[in-house]
Amino acid sequence: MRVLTFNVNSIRSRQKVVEELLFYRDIDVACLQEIKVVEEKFPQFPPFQCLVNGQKQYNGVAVCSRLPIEKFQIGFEGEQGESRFIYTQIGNYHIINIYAPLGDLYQKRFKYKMEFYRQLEKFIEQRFDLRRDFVILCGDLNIAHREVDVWNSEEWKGKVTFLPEERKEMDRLLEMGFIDVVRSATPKPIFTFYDYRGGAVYKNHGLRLDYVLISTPLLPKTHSIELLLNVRKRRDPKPSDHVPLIVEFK
DNA sequence: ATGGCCACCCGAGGTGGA
Repeated sequence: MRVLTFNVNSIRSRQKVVEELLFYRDIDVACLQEIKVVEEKFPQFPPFQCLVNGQKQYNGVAVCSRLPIEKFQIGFEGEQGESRFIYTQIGNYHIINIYAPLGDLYQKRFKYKMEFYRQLEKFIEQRFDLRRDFVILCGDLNIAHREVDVWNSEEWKGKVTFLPEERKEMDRLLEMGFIDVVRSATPKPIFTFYDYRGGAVYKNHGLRLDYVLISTPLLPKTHSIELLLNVRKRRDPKPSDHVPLIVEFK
């Protein structure tokens, strides 16, 4: 099974790019973030079935699957707020697609970010045994885990996405039993986000904010991981500021 | 020149992203 995760920064601006990825890269399940649109205006990608947790203008996540979706949950239980979470079961695979809040240095949004992670952990703990189940947690976590995950750790010290509390949040997910697929493949700097400003992508001034985390039974099934940097680098059509990731399970 | 933001709201510039 080939799984794509991609922060599209507006699905309507990235419809062509997503179509190319789905069909030319032979994707089975696509986890999309920052779709920035309500469900009614989300484009169709037949024969993919798309589940959409949308909202106007901001945020929003979607899962598009070529394979039958057995179960799903759109948003956390009783959630009224921002659209950042979708869970789907496809075959034996439990796939959680998230767009974590950025948060900021002012208390309110940062607190919301921490609360979002509490809810996420609660959802996982209540439903899955990560030693036995096939669980994939992917998306834009908006956290750079370690120094190697930011292009300049001196410059990023004290900045949001790289604050100690956030980095501990990533530690906590790994302590729960998740494996960071990209990091388990290489100790080298790998970036999935490049700011549009300042020509960041040409200077390799990036951050690793997008992840594919897997439960331990999926590790021997992980066949390949691909970082599609060219999709971020090219100018026509206009790119998202994030890099798509493809992981294949066998 | 090779290059420095982009997409949303709507119909102008303000705002949020990270």
